[in-house]
Amino acid sequence: MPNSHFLHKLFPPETFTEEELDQILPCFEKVNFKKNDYLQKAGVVANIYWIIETGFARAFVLNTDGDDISTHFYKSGDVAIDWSSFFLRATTKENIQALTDITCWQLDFNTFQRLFHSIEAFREIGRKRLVESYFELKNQSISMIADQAKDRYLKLVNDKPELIQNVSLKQIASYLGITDTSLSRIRKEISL
Amino acid sequence: MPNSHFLHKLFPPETFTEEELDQILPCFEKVNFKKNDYLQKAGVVANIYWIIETGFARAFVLNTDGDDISTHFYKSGDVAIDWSSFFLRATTKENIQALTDITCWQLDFNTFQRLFHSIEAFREIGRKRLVESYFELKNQSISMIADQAKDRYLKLVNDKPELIQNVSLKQIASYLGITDTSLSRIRKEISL
DNA sequence: TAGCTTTCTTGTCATAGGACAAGTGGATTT
DNA sequence: AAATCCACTTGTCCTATGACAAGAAAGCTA
Repeated sequence: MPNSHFLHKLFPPETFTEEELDQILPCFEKVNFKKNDYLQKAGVVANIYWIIETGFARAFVLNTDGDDISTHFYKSGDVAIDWSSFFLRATTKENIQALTDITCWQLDFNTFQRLFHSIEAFREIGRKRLVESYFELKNQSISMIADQAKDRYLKLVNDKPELIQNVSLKQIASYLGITDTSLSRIRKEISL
Repeated sequence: MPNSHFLHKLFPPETFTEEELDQILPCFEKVNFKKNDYLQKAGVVANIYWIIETGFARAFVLNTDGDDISTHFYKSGDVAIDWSSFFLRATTKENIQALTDITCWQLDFNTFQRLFHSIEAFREIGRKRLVESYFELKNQSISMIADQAKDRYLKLVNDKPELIQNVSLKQIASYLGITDTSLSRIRKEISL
């Protein structure tokens, strides 16, 4: 039953009434993915809102040369979703793939909408998650302009040390906007 | 009176009932800024939601070396705001400055919240605007990784030709993540 | 344990873009 | 008109990072 400890952390009793939780929690469905499974493939309209409970995932797009560029890494507590596709009902260019075995809780778009429009606290928390993603993306974006690759890497290691264990060098490199070769050299330089 | 043609375009009668428009439109206040005026300075919590009717504005941050980096250009119809500061109630790092004389319509945070939580169509359109900003930022961010400076510039010229008339070379260059010198050379190369 | 395959490292050389400094030309002030 | 200023251009040289190719290491599979 979705009366789990994990979801209670995401929807805390300080913010939601018991009644609201009775409406919200049963809507979530627990799902498992195996390492390398795709949660979402490019070309579809994102219709599911996934909250990761355990494991890691990665979002990536393919550029015109077919190179794979990591756009996001997800860990426990994160919402793994292409916000624009989900909310604008447009086809996504992003793939989301499990980096490890994953358990998560899902909600489809219509259910999300129903809760969003009927429960004020739900929409506050939903909007907050979206805006936090926006904030993170903007910081990353400014960092691409203002910082050297080495500094971006150090920042990433500092902010999300768990990632380094679960993500290949090449996938991290494309997220930082550099080649795997360069990242390898940066790592070497740092370790000296 | 805010019964203006402009606001009606933003809140069309297909989407809003007459009654809803009577609630929404009078909340907007028309404001003018002179060229170079600041709509917002870094360090405050963004408390106003501005929709530009005429004119252009620019958002920028200062990096640790004190260099000015353009983060966004706003034109008619755009919402000039730091979403994260406005919704997370945190101090902003962004400055928003008028590039030309500007007229716009403003709403404060509390009024926005009241409308957001009481009118379903208002929150749909509000969320849509936020998500569209997210989408644009993500595309810009991927472009920083996947494209050369020259291509980013050509894309910008193509997408927002009006900007080129109103924004200095240096301000465009920092938005593209390059120096004014490089952008000057890119322009020369293109014109050949 | 031997063979594959994938991931990471390293070498060499090439290039986009940066740093800095010196113009140029148009606009504004006196 | 002279003086000043600002935005832009151009020259020279430099550096971070890319491209490509050849190892080395680390997992898997048999």
